Amino acid sequence: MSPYDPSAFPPFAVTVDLVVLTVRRHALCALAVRRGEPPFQGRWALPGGFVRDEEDLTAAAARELIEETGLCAHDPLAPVRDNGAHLEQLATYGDPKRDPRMRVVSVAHLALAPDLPAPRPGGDAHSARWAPVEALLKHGGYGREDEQAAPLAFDHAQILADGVERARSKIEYSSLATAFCPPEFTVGELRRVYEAVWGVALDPRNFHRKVTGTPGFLVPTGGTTTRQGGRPAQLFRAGGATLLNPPMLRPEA
Amino acid sequence: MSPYDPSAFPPFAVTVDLVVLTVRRHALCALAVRRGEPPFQGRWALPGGFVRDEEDLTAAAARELIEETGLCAHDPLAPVRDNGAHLEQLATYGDPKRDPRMRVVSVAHLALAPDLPAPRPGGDAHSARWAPVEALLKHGGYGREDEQAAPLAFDHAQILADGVERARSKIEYSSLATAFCPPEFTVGELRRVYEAVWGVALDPRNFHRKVTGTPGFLVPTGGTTTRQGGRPAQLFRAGGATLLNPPMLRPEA
DNA sequence: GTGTTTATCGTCAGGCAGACGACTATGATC
DNA sequence: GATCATAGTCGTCTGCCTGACGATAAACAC
Repeated sequence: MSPYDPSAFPPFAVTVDLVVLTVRRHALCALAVRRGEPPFQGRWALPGGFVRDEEDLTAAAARELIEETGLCAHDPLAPVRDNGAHLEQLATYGDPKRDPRMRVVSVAHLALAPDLPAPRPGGDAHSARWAPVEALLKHGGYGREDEQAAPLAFDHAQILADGVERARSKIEYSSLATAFCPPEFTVGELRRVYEAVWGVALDPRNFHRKVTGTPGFLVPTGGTTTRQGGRPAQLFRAGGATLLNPPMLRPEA
Repeated sequence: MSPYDPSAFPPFAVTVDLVVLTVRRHALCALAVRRGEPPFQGRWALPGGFVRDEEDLTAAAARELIEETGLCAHDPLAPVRDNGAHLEQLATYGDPKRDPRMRVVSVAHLALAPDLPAPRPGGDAHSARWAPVEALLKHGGYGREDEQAAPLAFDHAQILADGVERARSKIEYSSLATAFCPPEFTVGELRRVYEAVWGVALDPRNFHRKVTGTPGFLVPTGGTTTRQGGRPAQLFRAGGATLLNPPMLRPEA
C-alpha cells in the first residue's frame, strides 16, 4: 500500500460534536438538541455539525458552541476570564457503523459553561434544552414515563459519558471547576459545583481550607455577597493557577 | 446550513499517526520512520497511514503498529498481559494547513511498549529507528551535527510532545508504567522506567515501599532474578489495578 | 576476603486530609 | 427586637502518606 497517496484515499465526513456541561439547580446538566431529520428523527442528541473546508477543528467546535448557546469559547491562554466557556477536545469517534448513512468521523469536544438562563435554540435544532446527565444517559433525558424514553442518537450516550468522566476527573487536579462559575463567585458556590459534578457532599470547612490555601487558585476581589443567604461571603475570581498540586481529592465512597 | 446533509459534506482524508514509546538504555525513546516521498521527503516522521474504508480508528492504529513494529496491540480489557503494547487514542489534529497537499485529519494514538531488540522496518518506510524523544523534539532525532537536523515532518513534533506529556502524567495515577516492562519484572526495573520517563532520580527505598504497598499494583510471581546484578530481586507481574490511589508523585524540581 | 552493586527493611519528621467543634453575620419569622 | 435558620470562616486533633536517610542482605568481581 502506498503510504501517503493523496489521490487515492477513502473519503470521510468529519464532524464535531459538543458535550456542553453546566451546573443547574445542584445538578450536572448537558445540552441536548432534538433531531429534526432522520436518522434518529425526534430523538435527542448532542449538538454538532460538519467541519467546514479550511476550518480548524477547534474553530468548528467554537462555531457550533456559539450557534447553539451563544457562548463564546474561552481561549485557554487568555488571561482574563470573560463570560465565555472552557472548550477542549475530548476524543474522536470513528466506528464505521456509527452513522447509518455514511462514514462519519466525529471529533467530540467538551465545553464547560456557567449556568445560563435558558438554552437558545439557535441554528438548526428544532429545540434544545438542558437535562441532567444521569437522565440523558439512562433514557435520553426524559424523566416522566409518558414521554418517549429513547436513548440518545448515534453513539452520543458514549460521548456524553466520556465527557462527564473527563470533567469529573479534571476538576480534581485543575482549577477547571471555576469554568462552571460566573466571573465572581464564593467559596460555597464553587463547592456546590464540585458537589454537583461529583454527586457527593463535601465538608464546607475542609473545602474552604483547601481552596483558599492553594496558591493561585482563588483571588479575592474584595467584595462580598449574600445571594446564597446566610452570612455574607467573600467574592473571588479564578486565579492564574491551572493545575492544583496537591489535587482536590474526590471522596471514594 | 443543513445540519446533517450526507450528500453535501466536504471530503476529508483521515489518517492515524502513532507515538510509540519505549525505554531503551535509561532513556525514553520514540519510533520514527524516514519519509520516502514528498512532502518532507527524507525527513523523520511518526509512523502512520490512512484509515481504510470500514475500519475502526483503533483497528487502524493497531494495524499500523503491527506493520511498523510487529507489536500486537494489547487490549486494555484483556486480563492477561501478553507481549503486546498498550494502545490508546491520544488526540486529533486537523489544522487545514497541516498537510500541504490536501485536507488531512489525523487521529493520533499513543502506544507504550517494552524494550524491543530492534525496530523492524516493515511496510513502507525506508527506514525506522528508535530515538530519544528529546533529540526527536529538538532536531528530528539527530545528535551529530554532520547529519541533517531538520524537525519532524508535518506537525509530528507537536503530536510527539503531546504523547510524551500524556505518558508522563498517566504513569502518575495509573499502572501504565508496567506497559514498558516485560511480563515479569523487578521493582528496580519498574523504577528505572519511571526515572527514564520523568527524567528524574527516585529514591529506591521509598519507591519500593510505595509500589509494593499499593494493593493490586504488583503481584509477586515467586521467582527472583539477578539480571540487573547485585542481590537477587523478586519478580512481579502487573496486578489488576489500573488506577493508583493515592498516585505516584512526580518530584517537582 | 574485600569491595561493589542492588535489593529490602526500618525510623523519623513534616504535611495534608478527614472529622468535627466553635463562632460569626446575615435574613426570616414571630 | 428576640429567636431561628442559614451559610461562612477559623481552629483543633488524629491518622496517613511522603521524603530523607540509616542499616542490613545477598549476589558477583577480583
